[in-house]
Amino acid sequence: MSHTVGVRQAQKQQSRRALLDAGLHLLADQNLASLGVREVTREAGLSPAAFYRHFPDLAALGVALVEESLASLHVMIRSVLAEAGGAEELIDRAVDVIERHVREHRAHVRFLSRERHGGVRQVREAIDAELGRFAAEVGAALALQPVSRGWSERDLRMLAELYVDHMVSTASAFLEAQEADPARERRIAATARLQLRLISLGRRHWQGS
Amino acid sequence: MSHTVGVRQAQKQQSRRALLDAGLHLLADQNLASLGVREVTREAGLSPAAFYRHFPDLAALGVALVEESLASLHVMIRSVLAEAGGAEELIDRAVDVIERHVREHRAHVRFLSRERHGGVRQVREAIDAELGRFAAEVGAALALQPVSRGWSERDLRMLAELYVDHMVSTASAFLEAQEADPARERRIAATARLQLRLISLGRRHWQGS
DNA sequence: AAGTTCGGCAAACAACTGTTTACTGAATGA
DNA sequence: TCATTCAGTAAACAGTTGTTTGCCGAACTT
Repeated sequence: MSHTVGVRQAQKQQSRRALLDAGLHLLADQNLASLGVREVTREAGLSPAAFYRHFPDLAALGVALVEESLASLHVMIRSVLAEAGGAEELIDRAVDVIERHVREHRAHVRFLSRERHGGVRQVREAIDAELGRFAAEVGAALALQPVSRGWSERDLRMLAELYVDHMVSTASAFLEAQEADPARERRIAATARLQLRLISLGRRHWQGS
Repeated sequence: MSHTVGVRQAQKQQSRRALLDAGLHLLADQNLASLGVREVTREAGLSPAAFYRHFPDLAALGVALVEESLASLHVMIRSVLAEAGGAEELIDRAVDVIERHVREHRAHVRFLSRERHGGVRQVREAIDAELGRFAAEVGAALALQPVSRGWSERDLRMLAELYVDHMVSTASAFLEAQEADPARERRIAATARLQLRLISLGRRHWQGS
C-alpha cells in the first residue's frame, strides 16, 4: 500500500498528514467532539476549505486517527504474544512493552483512551470493533499455550477480554502517571505485574465453567 | 445537609437542578468539553446569564455532576461490600448490582465513563480521586475477609484496584450493551462473573509478593 | 411598611463557527 | 505544447458562541 508515486499525490498526502498531526496535537487537551474544522486547518497551516478535500467530516478524521493508532497497537500486541518463556518473564516483558508503547505513542494512546467512550459514535464503534479483534487474537494465542489445555472457547474468550481490559486500564494509568510523577510510574508497573501474576495464578487453577 | 428552607433558596435550588439535569441530558451524546453555556440554559429553560448565578464555569457544573454521580456509586459499592456469603453468591450479587445500577443511573454512569478520560482536567481529577477512595474502601473490606489472612497492605491494594478497574470496565460494557442488544447484556454479565471467579481463584492461591 | 437582597431577564458585544462559492496555478497526460 | 485535472485559496454566508451590562420584581429583613 501507499505506493502513490505522483508528485501531486505526494503533496496531497503531506497535507493530509499535516491535518492528522494537527488534530492529534490539538486532541492532547480536548475532545474530538469539541474540535473545529477551522481550528485544525489553522494548526495545520491550511485554509479551512482545504479540509474538505481530505475529509467530509471531523468524524472521518477521527476514524482515520483510530486506524493509525491501532496499527501501532497491533504491532505491540504481536510483539508480546510472539514471546516464549515462563509466565514470570512473559509478564515482565508485557508490562515493559506497554510502558514503552505509551511513552513512544503518547498522543495516539491518549486519543484512544479519550475517545473510547467519547462523544462521537463512529469513532467509539471503530475503537470497540478493533479492541474486539485484539481480544480474538489474544484468545487464539492463549489457546496455543499448554496451560490452556482443555479450555472451552468461551473461557478462552473471557480470559482474553480480561487481559485486553487490563492492558487498556494499565495503559491509561501509565498515560496519566508519565506526565506527572515519575515515581508513580514505577508503582503502576509494579501493580500491573502483581495483578497479572494473580490472574495467571487463577488461570493455572481454573477448572472450566 | 440541604436544610435550606427559604422560598428563595428553594427556587434557586430548583434552577440549579434544572441546569444539572439539562447538562446530564445533553451529555448523553456529547462531551463536557463541547457543551455550551447557551445550550444548557436553553435546555433548562433559563436565560444564558442565569447560568452564572450558579456556576462560574461549565467545568464547575461538571464537577458538581461528578459529586452527584459518585454519591450513588458509593451507595452501590457499600451494598456489595456489606454482603456476607460464599464467594460464588458474592460474585453473582456484585454483578447483579452493577447491572441494575447502570440501568437505573444510566446518565450518571455514562457521564463518568465519558469524562473519566475526557478533555476537562478538573473533572478528570475529581473522578480519579474518588475512584482511588473507592479502591481504599474496597481494600479495607477485603482485609476483613478470612481469605486475606497474611496479605500485605500492598497486595490488598493491588487486588482492590483490580476489582475497581474490573467494575468500571464491566459498567461501561453494560452501558453500551443495554442500549443495543439485550442478549449482549446477558453475555456481558456471564463474562464478568467468569472473570471474577478466575480472579477469586488466583486470590485463594496467592502466596504473597 | 419601607428598604435591601438577589435570581432571572433581554440586549448587546465582538469573536468565532461550518460550509459553499468562484478562483488560481501547478502537476498531469495527450 | 496545450488542455485538463484538482489541491488549495480568499471571501462571503448566516448562525452561533461566552460574557457583561443594566434592569426588574419577588422574596427577604428590619
